[in-house]
Amino acid sequence: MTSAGPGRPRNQQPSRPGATAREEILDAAAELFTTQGFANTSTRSIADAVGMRQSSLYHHFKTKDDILKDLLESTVAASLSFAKAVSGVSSGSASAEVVLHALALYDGTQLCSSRWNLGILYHLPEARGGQYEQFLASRRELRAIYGTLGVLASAPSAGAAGNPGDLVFRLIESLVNLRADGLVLPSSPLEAADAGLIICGRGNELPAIRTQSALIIERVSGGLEDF
Amino acid sequence: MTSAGPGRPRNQQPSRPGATAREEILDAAAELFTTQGFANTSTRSIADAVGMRQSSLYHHFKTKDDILKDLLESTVAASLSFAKAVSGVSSGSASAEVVLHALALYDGTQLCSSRWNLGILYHLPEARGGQYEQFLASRRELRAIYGTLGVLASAPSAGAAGNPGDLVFRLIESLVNLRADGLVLPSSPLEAADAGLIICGRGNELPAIRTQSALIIERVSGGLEDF
DNA sequence: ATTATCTATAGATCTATAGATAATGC
DNA sequence: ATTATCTATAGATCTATAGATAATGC
Repeated sequence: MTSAGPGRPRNQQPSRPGATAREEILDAAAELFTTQGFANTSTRSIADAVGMRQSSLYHHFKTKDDILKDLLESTVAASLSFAKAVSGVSSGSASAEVVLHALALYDGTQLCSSRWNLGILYHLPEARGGQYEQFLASRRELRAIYGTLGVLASAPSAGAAGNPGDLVFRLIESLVNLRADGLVLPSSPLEAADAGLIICGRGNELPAIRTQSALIIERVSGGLEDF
Repeated sequence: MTSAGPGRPRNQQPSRPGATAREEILDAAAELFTTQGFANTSTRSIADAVGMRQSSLYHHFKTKDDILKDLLESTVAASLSFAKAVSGVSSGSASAEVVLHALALYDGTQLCSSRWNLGILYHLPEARGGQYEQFLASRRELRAIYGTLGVLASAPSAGAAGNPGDLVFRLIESLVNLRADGLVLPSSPLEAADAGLIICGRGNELPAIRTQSALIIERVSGGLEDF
């Protein structure tokens, strides 16, 4: 049962997704933060978007920073869970290049298809403050998994890159910028993942890698829904 | 002669680069915008950093937005000038893959070695407003040049990428994020440019491309100083 | 006369807290 | 009693303008 609960009912139709008031606030804040910026978004405008009074927000969140913290942590959490799950697979049945492709494709798809382009908040100077340490730690952990997979996945012939896994990580994160510029296509995540594997010197194996990668995503993301 | 000019002298040692007060303001604003965010930086804090009163800023800039506008336009202007200059070269002596490498390396080096990491402001939601149209147009123009070169530079064997030039553009812009994370190395721009050429299917020609690319940069960036 | 600074301030915010009120569950 | 909302407000900003003041160049 996720109904409104006790307290005076709000005097406006929601028209905003979220089973609880807390989720409606998060959704409204995500929209406003990504379209107008964090510091530029007042708590009043968030409350207006939800249909409640400015001060009522403080029943659900201690400060405005806490809203951003929640949003940041929720976005990186999904990709990190996936990365940890496939890291396990990596040592087993699938080869590292397939696992790297699966991670890149899953992560990129998340970034492109989430309701709001929250990834754009990753590089806010504000988000570098100490209060976001948990988010930053998760992101570092995700980046490190890309790094490890990149080393394992690189063909001996691969010429250039100092750290191919990090280049793949950045290529996937660049989808956030592509989306901010309004240029994302349905094919963009796959193109980015493929390009990552080409950087690792696996261009000629791509058709086979794509097939196995899709299988891994199906298997692992199905299991993740238990979380 | 770029001395202080008329008016009451300021009561503080500058210790801030810039021949004129206007340049000192731009430098201080660049530091504060990139480390604390645009909306989070008050005109008072900029003035404090320069050593003048808050209201005195308005003698040099009409509004706070105008300061950001100036900074954004100045950063993209250099890379765009280079891109236009090498586009001309492209149809002439050098092949497209060499020109693309040169542009990527020049642009990436700019992003990594500028005094402040201004590229981080490219994706501020605030910077999407109509008042920054000139900056946005320059950036679109730069992106289009990458796109054209990417098509010309792609080896027929190149398997994957829908628009390799755009992937190179994004890989170079990701240096901004790398720098924000404190992870830039001296080799980072070259690694990113090399990876871009690998995506274009030119991995096996890289040693030769690197050599010619360096020559182009030397030639063209020398000529640009006439601007 | 021009330029660059200053002091002072209007007017509009914005965040977070205090305390009242209403609806529900026990 | 608990939960969720409301009204009201303290206190701290922040941007931009008005107008005075000082230094220089003509």
